[in-house]
Amino acid sequence: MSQSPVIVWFRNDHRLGDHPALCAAVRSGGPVLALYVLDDAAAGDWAPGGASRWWLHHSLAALGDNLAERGVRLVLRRGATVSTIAELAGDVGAEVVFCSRSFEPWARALEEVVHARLDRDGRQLRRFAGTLLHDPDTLLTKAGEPYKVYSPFWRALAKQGQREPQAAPGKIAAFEGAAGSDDLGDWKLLPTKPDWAGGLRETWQPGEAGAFARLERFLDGAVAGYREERNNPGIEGTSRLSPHLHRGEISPAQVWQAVSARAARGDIPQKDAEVFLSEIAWREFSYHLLYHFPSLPVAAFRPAFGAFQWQADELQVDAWRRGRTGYPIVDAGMRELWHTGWMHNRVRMVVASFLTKHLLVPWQVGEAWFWDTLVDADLANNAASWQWVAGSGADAAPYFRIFNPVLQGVKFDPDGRYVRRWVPEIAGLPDDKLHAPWTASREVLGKAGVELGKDYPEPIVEHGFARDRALAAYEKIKG
DNA sequence: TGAAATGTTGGGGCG
DNA sequence: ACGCCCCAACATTTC
Repeated sequence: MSQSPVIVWFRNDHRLGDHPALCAAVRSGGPVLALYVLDDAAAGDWAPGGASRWWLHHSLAALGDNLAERGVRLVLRRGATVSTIAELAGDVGAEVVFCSRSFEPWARALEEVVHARLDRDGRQLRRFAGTLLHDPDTLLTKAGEPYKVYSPFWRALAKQGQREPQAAPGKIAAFEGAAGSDDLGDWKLLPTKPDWAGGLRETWQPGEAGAFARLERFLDGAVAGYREERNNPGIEGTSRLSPHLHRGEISPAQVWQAVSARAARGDIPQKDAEVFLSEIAWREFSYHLLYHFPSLPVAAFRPAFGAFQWQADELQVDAWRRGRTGYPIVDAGMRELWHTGWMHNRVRMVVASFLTKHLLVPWQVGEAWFWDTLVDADLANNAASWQWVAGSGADAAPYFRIFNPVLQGVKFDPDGRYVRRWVPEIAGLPDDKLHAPWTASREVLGKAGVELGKDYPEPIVEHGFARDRALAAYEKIKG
């Protein structure tokens, strides 16, 4: 007697380990039909951008392979999620659909509609945790309010105790019936002409295996000393797990468990582990904010910023995007982003501060560029972080905290390794001029083979002027 | 998960 | 020996 099949609807949980929805589906006893739906319309403005689509392609390919090893085929469908799921469930006679909860506003809305439709058809949608350590509606202040400040949120989270990750199901009974699937290649998620993904291929291995390779590498290497080294963009001082976490190729519970276990054994310094885990908690905080304040990606969290006098000189924005601002640390970051689909977090703060404060460009412009170019583009992290830097967010950096791009370069890239890698045209400058080429004498510039304004731009805006202008603009909305 | 201006302190050069 | 000044070095405050 065969049970009716169950559908596992994959959505940014591209893994088999620690997947409560998948485990529950397997436990239900019904043969499993794995489904992914590409539904750009449902995501609206937040359909994946270019770099993210490249990642998505390879992530789905890897998930498909992982499932195939268990005898399960991943069915790919493109179109409206609701009708796709409802019709597939009808075609194969599935009574239950399992999924992990998602927390983007559009994804939550979609979940509700799918639930309503299945319910109407006499079927069920069962939703599970897995994307976050804690569902955003479970951690609240004593007053029952959402947290608006990070440190109490972090204290509450750390105190909470984290969920033990679940093992991947040992054996999965696969649905053997007919269910047509698109061909991944036909989705055209990969760039063709021009193929700009060379740097991405060199840098990343999307998929669950790649995610764990990254985690292991981090645990054996950079996590010891993380507290200091994470600020140096010229070395591999961070985990680089962000794109894997975004697509759910590894869960935050798995990361948390692995890091805290090593710290408990004394294999890695307690403080380094704690600082790293607090970064995982920043991700949780971002989702918490997005969940409780769904307009976070489009509107300033602090209402006063509604009146801020932004401007947007298209030429300057273009120089920022292309890494031609004349400030080496800024340009290095923007070029790393373009080439690899990722940017070191220290430098993200510097380039974001430069765009919003030196150029007075609305943070949403930067948010949109990051959305298109980051392989880890994540609505919650991206929105919360841009607002944090711009000063308009919850528990944000004070607006008057304006990074000096020269000092940031000197402080965090002291040997110039990062700038020389990404801005090779000024690599010949000595260390003490590298972060401020315009201060070099004619002789020094000549010896380095640099003609300012030709080989490398003059600064598009003078720091002192820009700082004063930004402070004056802020003064107008204060209070 | 700042920078810059301003204030304070203390060592050393010097008359 | 002493006061005076300079100026790092550090601390505080302001933006």
